[in-house]
Amino acid sequence: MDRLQIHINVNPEIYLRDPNSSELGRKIVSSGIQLINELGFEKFTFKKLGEQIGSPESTIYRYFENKQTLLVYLISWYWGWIEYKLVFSTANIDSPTLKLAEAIKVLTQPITIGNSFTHINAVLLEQLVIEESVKIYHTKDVDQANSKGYFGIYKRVVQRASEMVLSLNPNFEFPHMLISTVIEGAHQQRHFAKHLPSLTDVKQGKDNIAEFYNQLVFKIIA
Amino acid sequence: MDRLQIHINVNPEIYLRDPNSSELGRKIVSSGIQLINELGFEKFTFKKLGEQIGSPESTIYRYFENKQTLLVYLISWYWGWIEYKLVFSTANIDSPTLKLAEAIKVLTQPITIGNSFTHINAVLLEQLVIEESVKIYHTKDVDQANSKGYFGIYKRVVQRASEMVLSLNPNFEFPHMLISTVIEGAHQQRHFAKHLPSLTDVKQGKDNIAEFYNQLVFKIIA
DNA sequence: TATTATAAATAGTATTACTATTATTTTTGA
DNA sequence: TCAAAAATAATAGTAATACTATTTATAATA
Repeated sequence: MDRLQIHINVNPEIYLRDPNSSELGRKIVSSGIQLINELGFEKFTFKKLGEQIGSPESTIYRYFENKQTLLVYLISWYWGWIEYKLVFSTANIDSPTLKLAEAIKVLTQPITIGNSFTHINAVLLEQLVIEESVKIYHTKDVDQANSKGYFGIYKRVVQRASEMVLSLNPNFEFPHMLISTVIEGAHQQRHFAKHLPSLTDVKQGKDNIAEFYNQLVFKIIA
Repeated sequence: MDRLQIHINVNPEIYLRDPNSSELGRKIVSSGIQLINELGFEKFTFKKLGEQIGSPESTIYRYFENKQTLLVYLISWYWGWIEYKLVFSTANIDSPTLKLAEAIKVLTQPITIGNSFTHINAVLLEQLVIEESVKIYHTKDVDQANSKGYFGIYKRVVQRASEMVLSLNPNFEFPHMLISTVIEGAHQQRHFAKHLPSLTDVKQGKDNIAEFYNQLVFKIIA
């Protein structure tokens, strides 16, 4: 998988100019990931990003309308990447149980290798998603963003995993709630483990988070 | 409960001057809740709040260091109020099962009556918590905020409910993860139900959210 | 009643989140 | 290959934000 030349399709509504279509665009994205991680989204500005990449901020504005849509782009790319992993790694599994178990793994285990085949560092990007992604949903213009299809890939990931839940237990009433709880929960628990450990039960060495959500899924749909 | 004159103790580190100690302070809080709900936290400013209450912004700065700490104050007050409800409503229940079930209710059912005994509208405040509370955890200065004890009440609520889980099943490995997943999940699902319904399974009329998390808790610790 | 605390009024600053304009360089396609 | 078009750089400018500071007026209290 790691040698494959893949391309993640992000909804073109999100950008003004495809950042993947030029060297500068790719620099905006890769340095953007790094700088948002470093400063946090609030302190991150296009001016600072411009300094980092040696371009004026006005140039960055020709790619993204504002820093919020850059964030939406990055997070959307992340979910595209997860969707790809989800489809790829469950494709050849016949048993619905094993299939779902594999899906839960993809959705809850941390990415440990920065993928070598794009300008995007997936480990850093996942860190960014964990710390910042809530900020794209929790705004006054969620509804507008949603109607433009900004969250399309994410919703598709939830839908795919929900279907795996249903194929195991067609009578289960809350597949989408379950999956979105698991996805968001896993990220949140990683954040808590780092900053508010008393809200978790993370022990060093073991990946309790993936284990917990695995148990949770299989016990509730049993 | 609704006639009782209660006082929620918020950590004094959060404010510069106790907003509960003056008419102006209480106006800052009650109008703050209203205005943050109306504008969203990003667009909310002390200047606008000042205009609303007829005071200059500089005056508000004598109560709170900045708008972030006002938000921390409001959310802390909310968890104080939830803790009070949690303790009060489970105090006389002997059965560990019923006790936990009641706790889950308190943590997942929406507040429907604005409490009549303070200047704080609990329904509006819960709305604010659902939409904005992630923003107090997801900052570069979480750790500093945490070390000042800003999240103390919230952590105590999680701790209390976790103990109820353990009293039902002392061998359960992940009580804190379970409770924080339930608390955060319930709020998140209410947000999704409103803005991204395809991530939930909320049907009109029924409170699927409380029902889902109740099932989840009891099945996983069984 | 004098002192002190609190609030109002006002002004000022650096930074942010943009928009606009012009000049320069790069790409492209005829 | 050269002219036209597109992209980028350089620069400037603006309204709003997130404050800080100062001075004056008002209210509480000892």
